[in-house]
Amino acid sequence: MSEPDRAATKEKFLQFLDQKNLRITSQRRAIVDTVFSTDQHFTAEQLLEWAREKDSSVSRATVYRTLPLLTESGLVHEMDFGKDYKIYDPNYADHPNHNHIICNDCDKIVEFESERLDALESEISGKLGFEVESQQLRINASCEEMKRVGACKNKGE
Amino acid sequence: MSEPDRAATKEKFLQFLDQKNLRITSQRRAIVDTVFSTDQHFTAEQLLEWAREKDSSVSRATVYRTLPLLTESGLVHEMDFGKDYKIYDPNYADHPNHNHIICNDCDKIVEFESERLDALESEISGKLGFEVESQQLRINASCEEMKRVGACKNKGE
DNA sequence: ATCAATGCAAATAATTTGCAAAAAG
DNA sequence: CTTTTTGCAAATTATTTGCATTGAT
Repeated sequence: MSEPDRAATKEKFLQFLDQKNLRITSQRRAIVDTVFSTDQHFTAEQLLEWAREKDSSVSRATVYRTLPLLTESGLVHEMDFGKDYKIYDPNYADHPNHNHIICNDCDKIVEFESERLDALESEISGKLGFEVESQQLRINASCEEMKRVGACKNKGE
Repeated sequence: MSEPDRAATKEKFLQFLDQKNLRITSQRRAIVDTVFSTDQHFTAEQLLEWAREKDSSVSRATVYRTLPLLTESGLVHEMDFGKDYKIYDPNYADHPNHNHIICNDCDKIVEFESERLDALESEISGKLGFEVESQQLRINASCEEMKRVGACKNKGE
């Protein structure tokens, strides 16, 4: 997602707040600016840290109260990768069906999209009597580097 | 998974314990008997409750200590459906690549397998430089019944 | 006997919430 | 002014862990 795209997505979220008659406080602005200034995945804790760089008055509670608004708007997705915290992904506005490959060794996450995959999912679901609303595909994999060298550089966060 | 299949899977797990020189205690037996007596998904808390019906001395701690053994053996999978607890699925022994469709309204979970899907995932991953180790596809959907009647019978657990 | 496994209760850690004070509209 | 939002600190809740004891081999 390019920079102007992110700005447009942020705008959509501000409109979403407006439609719900929710106020745009300085803390919310800092959080939203943070979220839509990157296409990196983040945790609640990371978002708190980054938002505080813009506005040190942002509290953990406000971050946790804003995250459900972000996910409800559909512009940010919540993901559970089996860790004890959730990961948030701000890249769904332009790529609503993207999937993730996670390297088992270095935890690097690669995103990809596939129309063939989407079509196949719809076809299978339809045969079972369902209509796809959303989907999440996670592939755990080993990467070439791991196969060659035995481990990824990034290992050990 | 049929009853004899489940019995065979249980046997595999007991062998897994043996290979690791882990002891087969009465509590572990109750837990394992429970897990492989059904193909229902379950939570840690449900497993505790069911296992206690067989052996009331089973403690929550032992359930939580046994679950990692079950997942490590590959015979049970841990799944995160975005709830605040994990769900365990004992149906992977015979169907290691199965996927889930979750009805948005009644939370009913349908499992399915597809070789075409597996092949497509491998193909895409390979092009990106990864080798698939495992995959989890979750499809959130609305079911026919919901579309027709407006809601599923099961709604509200 | 030996060492793994247990139950208990306390600890952990992410997330949620009650409440009085502050700020948006 | 009125109502929402905030920060704080306490509460919640699934899961984990230390430890003395029990039980499998």
